[in-house]
Amino acid sequence: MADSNASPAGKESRHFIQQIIDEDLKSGRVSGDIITRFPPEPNGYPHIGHAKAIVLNFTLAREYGGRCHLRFDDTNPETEDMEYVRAMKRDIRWLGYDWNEHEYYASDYFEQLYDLACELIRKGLAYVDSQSGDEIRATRGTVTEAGTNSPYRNRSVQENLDLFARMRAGEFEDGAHVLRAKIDMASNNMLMRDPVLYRIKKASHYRRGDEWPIYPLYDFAHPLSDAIEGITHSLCTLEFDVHRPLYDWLVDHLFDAPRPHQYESARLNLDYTVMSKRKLLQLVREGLVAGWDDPRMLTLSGMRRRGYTAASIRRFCEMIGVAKADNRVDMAQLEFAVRDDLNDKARRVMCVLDPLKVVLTNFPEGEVEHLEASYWPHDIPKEGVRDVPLTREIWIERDDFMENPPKKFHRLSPGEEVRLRYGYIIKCEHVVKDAEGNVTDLHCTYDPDTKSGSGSDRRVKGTIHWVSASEGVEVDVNLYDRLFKVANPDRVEEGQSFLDHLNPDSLQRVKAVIEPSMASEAPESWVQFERQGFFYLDPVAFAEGRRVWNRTVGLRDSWGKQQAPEQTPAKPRVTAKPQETAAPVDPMAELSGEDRELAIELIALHGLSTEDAAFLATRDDERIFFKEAARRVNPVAVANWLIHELRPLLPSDGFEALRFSPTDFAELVALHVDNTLSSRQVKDVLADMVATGKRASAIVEKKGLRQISDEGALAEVADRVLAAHPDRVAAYRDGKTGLMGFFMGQVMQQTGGSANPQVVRTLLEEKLG
RNA sequence: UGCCCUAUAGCUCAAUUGGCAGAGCGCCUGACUCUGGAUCAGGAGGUUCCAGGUUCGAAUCCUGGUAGGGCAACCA
Repeated sequence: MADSNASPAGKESRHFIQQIIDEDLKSGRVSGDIITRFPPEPNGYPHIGHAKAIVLNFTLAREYGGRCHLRFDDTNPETEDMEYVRAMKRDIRWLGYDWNEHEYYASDYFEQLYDLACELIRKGLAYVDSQSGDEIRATRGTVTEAGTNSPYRNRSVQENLDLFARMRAGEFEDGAHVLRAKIDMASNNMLMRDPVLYRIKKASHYRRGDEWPIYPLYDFAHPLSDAIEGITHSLCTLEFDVHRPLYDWLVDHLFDAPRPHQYESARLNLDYTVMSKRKLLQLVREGLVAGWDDPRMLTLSGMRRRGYTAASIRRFCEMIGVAKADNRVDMAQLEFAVRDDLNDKARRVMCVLDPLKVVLTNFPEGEVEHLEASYWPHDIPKEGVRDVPLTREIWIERDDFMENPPKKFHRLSPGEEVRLRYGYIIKCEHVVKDAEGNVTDLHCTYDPDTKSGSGSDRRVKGTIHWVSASEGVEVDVNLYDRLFKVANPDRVEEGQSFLDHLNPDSLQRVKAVIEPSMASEAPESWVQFERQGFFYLDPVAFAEGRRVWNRTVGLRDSWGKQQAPEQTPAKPRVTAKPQETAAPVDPMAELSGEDRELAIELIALHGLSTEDAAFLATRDDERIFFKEAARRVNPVAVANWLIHELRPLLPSDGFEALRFSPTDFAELVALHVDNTLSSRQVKDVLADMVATGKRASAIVEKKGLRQISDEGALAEVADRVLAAHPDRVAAYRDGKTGLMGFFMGQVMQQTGGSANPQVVRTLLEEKLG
């Protein structure tokens, strides 16, 4: 099993969270164990989206030898229930993960959280607001307008403490007061406009009962629970990114370092399904599916019941990766994961889903021939056989016969031959039809010399599955299709709901005939119906005394695809970009009158490009720095190095915090202008200067930096590089000119970035040309 | 309308931090086959969102745009 994320060099590529952790470990920001957590709210059944988070958190902890906590984020008494806690724990275990003794509940932290809230009040960072919910909402402002301060914002610490204690004592009714953080009602971030930390809610909590009349909100409970548990990396989904400043604010004010940090990644979306708990709940409540564990649901219980393996779900989650871009994963990816896993786990048996009767006219009536059939195909090294009875009358798949077959149809048709899997070659002699012309029976002859495994070398194009009519057993089979008709059911027209996209044919119940060896099969093992797909005996139905086979996933079917390409419409290819190619914008045109004059002056005085001039005209700090430095060295070079190289390296407080002067900067630029240093070297020195504040000359002297422009010396290096990579040289001469970058890179690397690139390029072009 | 996040092959993601744009899935060929499965070999598929700029060299740095997503619960 190849690593799906292996880079060509064979090095495993690491997603951005792994890179952050690597960096944290390297820098010493985190010194002990890496501790992650999976923090579900127990208000619904876990689904494939949870699986992504579970796999992420647990594998990260395992990879770094740390641990992952299971914490129930149960701060809302109205929606939560023990049933969901049980489902969550069961499904995480089923997925193959163990939190050991680290099972926590935010509701166990209520006392600590209460104390922390009091501490916040004592620090003057929180207050009791007695406005109504409506008032609070109305004074929060909008995304474009600032909010206004609550009239209760400046209550004394004493008064706040007193009121909060009485809230906790249950003296007030729901909604009478809330506890709010005192941050900034004018913040661009709505979350920072004095967020509500605690509310009064006289509801019974599924674990704490009526003990607490007040409940902390997510924004308060979550970061502090992380801090209490010593979580190092708190991973959540993208929509929480705006919560991060609040997360940091709370943790910073209430805990000492080391403290947890929050990182956000994209949640999973899958084609042809919905993922939100609200929508899944609606499907269940309205009876549109048979329950949380309906096999069409992508809840873990539904998938398990359908026959998905835990390994395949883990594999899927690892395949899709972790990133910050919104996504919608192709269902084919999930199907691949389960097929790939089941391929060597599922015994092969025969089952006819849509039977058509075949009479073997030269097979003795009443006789049963016992054929020995392996449970495993030739390429899977597993043992095991069963008995498959052959009789005069058998069932074959209706699809496996065509009266007027198209080209390349490798199955049965009048006068043609096909092999019965594990049995004999048969030939279709006669087609029996009813009054309407429908095919009812096929009369065939079999060739007794062609028994499977007998060494007969007769070959036919096709092999089909079949079941004895008298020995086979009738069974119920459920064939599942995608629950929704469209790839993105969340996207709906005005006045519609996602329910309008439901696929009415997502469940097809079939009466099938299965070989007798499967008659008393118990659930919990996976089976492939040959040429059909992977099936799983429904454990729920089984418990009720019924035997129903669920189709987990069909086999890849290149024939069906060829015949009916319309079935799965190819995704519309994105044709020409709708965006028209914009005309180059004149940077001067955007400027105000005053700025324009400044820009014109910069051009006249220093010969800057309009682009650089316009840029500097609108930024005072940069312009002042530039003017100072430009007195000493070529202004165009100063502008380039300042705008493109220095600025990205600037400390967050800007020039203010810079540890060297414009004169120092000019000195550095001069070293490039006079060819003393290569641009690569200048960049290195600049980074050093920003970090240490040392002067360029001192750094250059200490490191002994000097650009190499000597052709003889460089030619030697170039020759060495070319000699070391004859294959690439040949490829280059073959037209793969992109390799120039590779050769350049090699030379630059070997010279430690000191080579004069123009000289090197000319040299290489000569030698390769 | 403000702030934040994002944009690389049809889909999901990489790209050693400025040096050959790759992988898995999907698709197409072929080989093999008593599963039209699996396996093996090969192939097609790219305006790295757009336009400028910096650089010997830009997916990566700078400027300006465009598109998608998120944020105004006393939910999480």
